[in-house]
Amino acid sequence: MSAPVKAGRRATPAAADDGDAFHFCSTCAFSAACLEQGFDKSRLRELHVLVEHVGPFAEGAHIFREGDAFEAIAAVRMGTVKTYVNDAEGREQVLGFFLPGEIIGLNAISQAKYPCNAVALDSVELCRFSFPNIAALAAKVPGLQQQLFKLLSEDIGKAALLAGNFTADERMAAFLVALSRRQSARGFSPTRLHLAMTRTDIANYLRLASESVSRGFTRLQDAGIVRVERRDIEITDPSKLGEMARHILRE
Amino acid sequence: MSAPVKAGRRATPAAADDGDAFHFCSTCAFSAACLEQGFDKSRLRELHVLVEHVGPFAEGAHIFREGDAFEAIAAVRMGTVKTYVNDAEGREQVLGFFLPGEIIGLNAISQAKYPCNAVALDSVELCRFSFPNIAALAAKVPGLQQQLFKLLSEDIGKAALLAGNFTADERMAAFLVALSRRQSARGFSPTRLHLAMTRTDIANYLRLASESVSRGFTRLQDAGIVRVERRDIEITDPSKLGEMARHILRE
DNA sequence: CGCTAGCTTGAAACCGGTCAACTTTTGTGG
DNA sequence: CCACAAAAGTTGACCGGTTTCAAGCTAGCG
Repeated sequence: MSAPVKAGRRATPAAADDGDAFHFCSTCAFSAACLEQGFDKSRLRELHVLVEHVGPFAEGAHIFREGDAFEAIAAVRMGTVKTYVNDAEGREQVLGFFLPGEIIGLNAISQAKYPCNAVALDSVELCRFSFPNIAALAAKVPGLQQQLFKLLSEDIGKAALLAGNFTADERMAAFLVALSRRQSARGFSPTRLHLAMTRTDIANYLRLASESVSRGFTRLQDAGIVRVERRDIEITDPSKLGEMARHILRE
Repeated sequence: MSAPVKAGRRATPAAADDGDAFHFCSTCAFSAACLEQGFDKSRLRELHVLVEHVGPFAEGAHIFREGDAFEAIAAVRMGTVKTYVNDAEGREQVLGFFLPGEIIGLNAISQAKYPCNAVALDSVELCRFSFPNIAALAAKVPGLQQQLFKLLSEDIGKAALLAGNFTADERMAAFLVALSRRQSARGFSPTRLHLAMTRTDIANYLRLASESVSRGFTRLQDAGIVRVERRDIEITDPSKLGEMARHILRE
């Protein structure tokens, strides 16, 4: 209800852990990016003190709500986060799903408050970065500034992805392919997915009726492209699925 | 063909114009923002040397093309720019229209090349900002960094706007309202619009068939909400138009 | 055991796309 | 200046995919 991204705040054990800067939260996109940039340990430590591990948030718990004052972005460390807004009729528009390693809150910068709600779909833990602090650090560390620009710029392109005029099947395929890639980038199987979200969530994300999502899964299964068992999906014909998604993913 | 955003390059007369930093390209979003931030003249001059006025581009001329190396963002000074991609079937997906004061190229940062084409819809002049240079300056000038973050973050939200599941009439209304606001923010009439783009462009932007755009205009006119005469639109009932657009614009 | 939320399936209505014909405007060259 | 051609825009008829409404199914949980 009050300040967002606050549940279960606990300090990172960074300061105590001087000998090994690589303890630094391994799932955070920043840390990986910064290591690639060849940061030295003192720089990493500087970044590390901005980080706060928060959570766990229980399934259904809100991480922030529309209108909350923006103070921090956060990387998902565990679980899945859904961001959404409610339109005038009370219908939910899902803006995105965020898996471990992905960043929530980037769209809040321009207005200094969150333009959407964020809710945990399962048990969620976050890495919280104070935005004023990270922006100040970015001014000193060009690589970090570049990384932030890059993250923001990526999201512009992503949002345009679903804006097109696509069929229900194409949308479903693109959704599954994107999920598969993100999971495999994190070291998980690219063919076996577990969906943290309901059919209705998927429908609200893809701008379809939940019945259409249901039928879509059935059609994909009948075509021998996936095997669906409730929220567990096995992609049995990745190339055909990719072919269906090609229009949306632009390849 | 070769390097993008290059036509008719001519140096700004900045250096010669020491006495008056406020000659600084008045339509650029940056300059306005920086003035608000209370920049002193030396700072403004520092920003100014990054700026290159380019153009004019003739109607139909490309400013950059998909895949071109990204080196600069640009503010529109005059005219209207359309950005688009071609999908697998060769259909055009319009990503946005950019009026004077608006910035093109922000979505290119993440990949270091332009992910879309940009074409002049009429006679277009630009303010070109070398991105490496402006990023370097942003590190020294916190207000500028903040401004860049803000611009990027805004675009994330905008892109999500049209992603929803809306009717043709709602899309048309939202398109006109957005255009009206952007024009009036620049000091032009909020009720009389001149469209630089064809019906087909609008259709490709709103993800409709051009016939649907045509019918949409007819319906809006029959309802007494607008008066349409080719590309000149008069909004005769702004409140009703706003009501129709409300779902999309979230108010 | 029975409740509830999530999910699936069927039938009908509807919105927008496609195809086609036509009108209007713009631009070009004789 | 006119004639012609090409592009842009409008309108009508039909078709198809999605939504909507409705009914039933399934799994999980008190």
